[in-house]
Amino acid sequence: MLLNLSEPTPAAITVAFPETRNACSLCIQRELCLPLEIAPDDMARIDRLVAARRRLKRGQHIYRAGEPFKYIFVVRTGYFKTDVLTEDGRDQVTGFQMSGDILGLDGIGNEIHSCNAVALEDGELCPIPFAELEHLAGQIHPLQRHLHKILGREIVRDHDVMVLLGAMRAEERIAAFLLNLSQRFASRGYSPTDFHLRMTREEIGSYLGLQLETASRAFSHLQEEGIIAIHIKHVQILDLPRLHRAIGR
Amino acid sequence: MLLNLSEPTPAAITVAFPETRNACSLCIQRELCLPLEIAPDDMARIDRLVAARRRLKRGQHIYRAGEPFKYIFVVRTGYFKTDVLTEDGRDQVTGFQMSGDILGLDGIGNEIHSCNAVALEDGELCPIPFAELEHLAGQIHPLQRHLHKILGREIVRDHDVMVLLGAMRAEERIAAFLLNLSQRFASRGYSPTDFHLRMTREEIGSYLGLQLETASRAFSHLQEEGIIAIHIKHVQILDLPRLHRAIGR
DNA sequence: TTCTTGCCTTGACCTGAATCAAACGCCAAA
DNA sequence: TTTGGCGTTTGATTCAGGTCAAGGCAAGAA
Repeated sequence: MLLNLSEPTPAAITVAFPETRNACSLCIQRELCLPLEIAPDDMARIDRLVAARRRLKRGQHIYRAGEPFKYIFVVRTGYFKTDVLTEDGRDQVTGFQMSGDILGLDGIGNEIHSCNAVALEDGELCPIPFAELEHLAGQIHPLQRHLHKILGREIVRDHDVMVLLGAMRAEERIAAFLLNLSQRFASRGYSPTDFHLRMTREEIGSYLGLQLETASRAFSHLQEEGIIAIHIKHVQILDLPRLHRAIGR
Repeated sequence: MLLNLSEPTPAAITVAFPETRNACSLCIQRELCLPLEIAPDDMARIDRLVAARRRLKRGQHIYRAGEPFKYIFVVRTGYFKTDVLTEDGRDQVTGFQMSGDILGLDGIGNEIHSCNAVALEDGELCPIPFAELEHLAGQIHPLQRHLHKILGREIVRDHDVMVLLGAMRAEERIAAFLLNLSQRFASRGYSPTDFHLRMTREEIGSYLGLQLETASRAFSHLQEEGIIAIHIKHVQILDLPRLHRAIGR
């Protein structure tokens, strides 16, 4: 089973280029973000859409639950999380986002954000005014298709998390989590077997519906089995096939 | 906390009228489904979009995971569920749909369905060819907005389920489930405090990440507390405020 | 009517994860 | 260098929910 806990291929609409002004057409991640069939003229219109990039420091909020929804944000650099805080104080991480991923989709439904989004490390975002994106999508069909796919994949991703939370034991959840990160790093050109976790054990636990101690123990156990090596936030996957098998029990 | 486990207000795009041909403009649920600001001309175009209604018998599949995605379906009558079956035999119900709800959104992301959809009782659906809907949405702006809201709300709904699965104990999950049904019945003009469950304990359990015995015990316990009365599939909510409070522990 | 079948409830017991607690290691500030 | 604090690991214990098992009830078939 290959869980798609988060977009393995970046689903970004666009990201801007640092030196020039915000030019999606020049962006390094362009081919990952936008369908190739977009005509140069249309591309220029998309370029104009993207607002000035926003820099964030570790710990800063991008938006909070309850705030009016205006932008979606493409992650250019850095690492982010989204979480829901319930009235009775429960806190659930709903996702971790890295370069090319999109933040803010939770606001579309009711024009109000339903999550908090926080930077886990310093980073940069490209804000895209959603109303204008919608308008442009009405005129550029491949852009509309693309937007729908982004929303559709988010729904599938959430279903996968539901399976994880509803039907897997602790160690399986951790294995699925690591495999998902592995894929996402791989698709961004980083090592799929050697990477750093940007989130704490508590955040991992919250995302996976586990206590931080349980998450920690699951990591330790996978290490004892020789499947991974983990030291604090540095993870090495030693036996990818066995990590896969750790999910099917 | 009011969990929005599924659309409390029907999010349908359209449903057809039984006697005439498929005419959304005449449908009893029209005002629930489509934004009011749609012009009569546009309305006629939407009417033409909806394919012939499809009748389903209890137990029949609407679509299965892996099948190509072509339609989304508006529930006209009946009761449906969607579930994911993993390679290793795990089965997780991802949602229950009633009149006005939409089936098939799981196919948008990859043009392949990622869930199975099954009728829990006899019912009728209005299939809408998604490619054509997308095309029309490019021309009718309120329709496009509406479509995006449907997708956006589905994402928020899934986040709420994630909170439920990740952070609530068994009895809280059951209470949240009942409250959600209550709201949805209420918004359709049925009693919010007296209704029939259409799904088995096993399906409820699967949706909520519980074993069927645990689900059954939670129902029994809420009954012992005098909060609900339940006999097999017939539920009466006796004390709505206490049922609410049963969630915050 | 009786039989069959599927679904639900309840009890007894077991286990995986939560909880409580202590200690360690790393980093940053003093 | 020391000190303090945060995040992590690990151990001991508890408990919610899973598992196994038995029995009941309702509806449809024979």
